Amino acid sequence: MIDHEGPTPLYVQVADAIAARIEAGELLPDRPVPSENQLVQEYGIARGTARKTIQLLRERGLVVTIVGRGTYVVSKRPQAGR
Amino acid sequence: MIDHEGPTPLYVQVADAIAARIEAGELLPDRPVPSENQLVQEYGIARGTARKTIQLLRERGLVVTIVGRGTYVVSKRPQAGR
DNA sequence: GGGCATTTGTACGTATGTATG
DNA sequence: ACATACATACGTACAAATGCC
Repeated sequence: MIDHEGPTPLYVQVADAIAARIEAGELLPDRPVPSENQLVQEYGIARGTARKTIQLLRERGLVVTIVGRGTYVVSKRPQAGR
Repeated sequence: MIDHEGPTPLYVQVADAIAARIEAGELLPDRPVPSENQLVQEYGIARGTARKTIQLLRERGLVVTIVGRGTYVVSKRPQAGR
């Protein structure tokens, strides 16, 4: 699933994997995505890489992060356009 | 100039300092900003912190980065809208 | 109020890869 | 071949926010 050798950065691969899980409905709106530590364990990556994964998903507008709580799939509500 | 104790993250402080230098015309459009290694030496920070500084400036639209070359103050030109 | 676990944020250091000149 | 500079990835430690007991 994750290729530690290929040219695609790990954090991109993992972000794509998470995005696919959201797309597939496995991870639902307003529900948490795996925590950084869970990503570390599930995908065998370092925490810094897990953080970049989450950051990328945030930049893609797929998740939102709340300090001390976790990162959640964005709500499906109107959300005022943007 | 840089407060290693206060509540403001180092990378934000350094980014603000660089932004001020751009604002003041000390760093000019299409000219390079200090490299990561230079930031490390000039401000006494770690490389990772220097990277986050540059990243923040990039997100603020103040600089652009070219791999293998360096990071430059954005041009003042029309830049075709976007 | 305190204590604890969980989670994200910051900051450090190191190594290797890739692009440019 | 070499030097410079950014990109990725690893690891570690501590701080801050949250939630629960």
